[in-house]
Amino acid sequence: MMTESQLDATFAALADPTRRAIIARLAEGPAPVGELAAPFEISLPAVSRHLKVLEGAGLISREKDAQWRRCHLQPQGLAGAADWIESTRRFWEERLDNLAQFLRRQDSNGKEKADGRSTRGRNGEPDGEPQG
Amino acid sequence: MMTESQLDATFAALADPTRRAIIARLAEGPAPVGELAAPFEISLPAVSRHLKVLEGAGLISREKDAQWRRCHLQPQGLAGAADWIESTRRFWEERLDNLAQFLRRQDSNGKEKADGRSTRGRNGEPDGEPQG
DNA sequence: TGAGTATTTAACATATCGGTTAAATAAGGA
DNA sequence: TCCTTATTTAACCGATATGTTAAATACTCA
Repeated sequence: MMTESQLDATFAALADPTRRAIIARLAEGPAPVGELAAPFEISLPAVSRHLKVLEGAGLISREKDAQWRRCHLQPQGLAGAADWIESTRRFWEERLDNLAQFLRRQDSNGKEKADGRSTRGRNGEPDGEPQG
Repeated sequence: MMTESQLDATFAALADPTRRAIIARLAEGPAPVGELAAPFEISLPAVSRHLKVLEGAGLISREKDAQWRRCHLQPQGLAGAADWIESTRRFWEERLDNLAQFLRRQDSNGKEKADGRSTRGRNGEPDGEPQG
């Protein structure tokens, strides 16, 4: 299970284009730091720090090989972020289904009663809480 | 298609736990700012700015209703981030397939050709690749 | 018009981020 | 050993992010 702060770290790591490019490269296969740095114009220390961020987020791992550090993609790290997004979307889609049911009932019934759950303020829209 | 800077904005928006909580709340249905702010201990202006970030990332929209601004989840925004992650993972899984082929070839040592594309689950463990 | 509610903007402090260059560390090989 | 290559750490800098409080704005209602 992913903790909140792991999600923080993962999404923050993915928020940088250089880091996403590094991940995309590593999806093709492992590579040492120098090779990962080559496509970018930034300095090697900058890349090194990006890698540290990615490693901290569990998105990559590093393996020692003589004086090289070979970097590997760690796809379970990506999975946590994907899962969060997907579960949120699933939740929302259920709501869409509920809304569809609500609208169908609205259509045939013409009358509707709200349940007791919060939602103060104006609720002029069926978009609010159509729990079926 | 999502631009790089849209991805930047989306992942950065998702990197904050308060903003993720707001999104999770909005997955249940739209809500005005005050209601979104209630669960948090931070000030209303702080929440207002979080909402601005989410809106800038295309993750929510805001609709005017009298003096309230009702916030809605904008799930297409999430889709872009999910797609990026998924496509990276797909790429990686193809690589895993290649690895499987490689290992099979290695195993039978040129006796027979490997075929078939075994699609591994997202937690596929074998983290070794053809090292050169 | 004026009071009251909801929300945003302004101004500010502080922490983190991403970049730099210079120096340190680690390993291989003459 | 000394030299070379690969990479990280240290020290620093400017930009950005997140929070605060106080003031401004937007709208409703009496």
